[in-house]
Amino acid sequence: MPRSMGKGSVQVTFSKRRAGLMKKAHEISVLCNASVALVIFSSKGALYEYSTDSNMQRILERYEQCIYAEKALPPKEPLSQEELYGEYRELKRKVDAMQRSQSHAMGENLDTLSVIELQQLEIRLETALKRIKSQMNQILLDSIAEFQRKARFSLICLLNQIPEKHY
Amino acid sequence: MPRSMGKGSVQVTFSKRRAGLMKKAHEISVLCNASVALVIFSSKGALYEYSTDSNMQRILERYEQCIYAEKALPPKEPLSQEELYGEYRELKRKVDAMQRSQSHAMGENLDTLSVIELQQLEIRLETALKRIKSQMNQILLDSIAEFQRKARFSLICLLNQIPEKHY
DNA sequence: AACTATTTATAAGA
DNA sequence: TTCTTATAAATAGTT
Repeated sequence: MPRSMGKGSVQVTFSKRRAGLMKKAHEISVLCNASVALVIFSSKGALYEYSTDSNMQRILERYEQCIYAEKALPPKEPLSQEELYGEYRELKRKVDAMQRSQSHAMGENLDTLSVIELQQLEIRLETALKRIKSQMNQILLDSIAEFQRKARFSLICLLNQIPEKHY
Repeated sequence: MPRSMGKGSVQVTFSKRRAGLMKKAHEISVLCNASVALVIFSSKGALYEYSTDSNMQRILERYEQCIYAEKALPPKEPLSQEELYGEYRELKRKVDAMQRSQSHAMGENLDTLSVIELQQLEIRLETALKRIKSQMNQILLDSIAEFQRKARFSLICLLNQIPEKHY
């Protein structure tokens, strides 16, 4: 980091560092077989981007899927027309991302996924299946217990010659 | 760039370069007042991220808007506040429904589901798992075939005393 | 754009 | 994993 910055040279510094950053992003991609997505907006709003194998959309989708697997949508109360419109566009993006994620979770469109992603999906689905089976088992046990309770009550009613009341 | 790479050290290199990349991303943010979004997946699929002011979603949305500036939105007539709000609520409902569905498919919040629903979910997930395993198997078979093709080619080159060309 | 004096990043080894 | 260090790379200031 420079101690200060040459007067009108922020622009130059930005260009140099942007090039350096993209180079490093590319290097880690190649060297470590990583997937990188890099988006840079200059202070003037110009857009620059780098993505491994030029797969920006693909990597961002993967990112969204990871994020939405953990976090829920933050609850917000939009106010102005501007904010509302922004929220609207953002929601639209989320729906698209979730639809893709969902279709993967249903075993569709798998040919866009890498082996690593397939393995992770497999683990997630197996975990989910275990939970589902455990939940079904629990419900079964509960209903057996409930049945036994009712049966015991019915028997007592019979023995006592009291008309049975269902509840 | 290193001339070669220490054998088991790709992991170490990845950690170091990831840290370096994020540091540089932060530096250009601060030094040049830029907005940066950086997403990194390791070769094993672990997610790492940096974004200026922790505004990942905001920056990605801005990116999408730049990319699809012409495509997506302009063909729309300016919606009235009423219409926009209607659209917004509808999308929100959709997102909520999808999130519930998603979390069920992940084996979460199962206690709100009936036995029938659980059984249906189980069948869906098992179908998805079968597809995933089939897809992974296909990828494996493809890579074996590719390997055999290369091996055959190398052998022919050797036998013919022709220097091998990689392609 | 190009140069270069410094600073910074990092590969290899401990 | 963390630290050390020799070397390579990035870059701020300048031309």
